[in-house]
Amino acid sequence: MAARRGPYFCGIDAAMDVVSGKWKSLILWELAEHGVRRFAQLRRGLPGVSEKMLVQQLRELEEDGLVHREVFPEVPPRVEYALTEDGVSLNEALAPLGEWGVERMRRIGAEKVVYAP
Amino acid sequence: MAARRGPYFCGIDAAMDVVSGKWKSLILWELAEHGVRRFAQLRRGLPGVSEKMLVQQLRELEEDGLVHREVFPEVPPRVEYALTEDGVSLNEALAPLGEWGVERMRRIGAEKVVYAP
DNA sequence: AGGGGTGCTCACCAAAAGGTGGGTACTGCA
DNA sequence: TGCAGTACCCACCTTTTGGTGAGCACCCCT
Repeated sequence: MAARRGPYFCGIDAAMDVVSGKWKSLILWELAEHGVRRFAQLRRGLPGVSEKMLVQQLRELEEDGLVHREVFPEVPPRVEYALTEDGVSLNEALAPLGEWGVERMRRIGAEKVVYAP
Repeated sequence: MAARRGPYFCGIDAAMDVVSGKWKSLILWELAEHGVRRFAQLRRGLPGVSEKMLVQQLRELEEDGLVHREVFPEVPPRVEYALTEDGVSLNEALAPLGEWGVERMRRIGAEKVVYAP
């Protein structure tokens, strides 16, 4: 079930609707950083995400037009994900929020998830 | 239960943690528009929110340092809410996202919540 | 046979989020 | 008495979100 598509109070309501979900913003950022990613690559880049959750949130992002999913007729299966134009512009809009969050982490001494990419 | 305070993957993770909640971003915007609001004013400005939800999310916003709550020693009770500096800077960081959302609403033809302020 | 790899699906469940319908205390007014 | 206003609290419940543990199909290698 992707975003509810209204009614919305305002723009922020609509945007939050599209980007809410535990893993969505992180998926968007992973794709922004790497351009094109395959399923397993995304999973390795997001420690702690289950395959089920990854599939689910990728499907929703796709339905909302933020992520492009390309299936190659190969065996074993090969599926690639990348940001759409809309996804790119969303990430740009999220950048100030990300900076605000970095500042907040510094201020409250929050820990950073540690992993070896 | 306010934001989880880490560990976070990145800044956006930390920011989303603080702002997620059905009514939080709308509360932030209501306070940004009006400066200082009393409980009932906030409630009237957010059609559909229950008192319980409003209290809950205000308390969390307060705990996270985004909203300032001032209790006046009066009867009937008088409590005022306003954005903290941090809340103000968060709203500034949310502005590009709000614009992105407005654009999205236009594009998908989403309805806008209609109410008489 | 086993293992590795690819990208998923399904059934079921736990936890979290959101909501409903009571209620409180106090004041003022009809 | 009733109603209105102020700002909440509590118990209980429903809905949504997130997760677990199976499983699938196909290929390759030891």
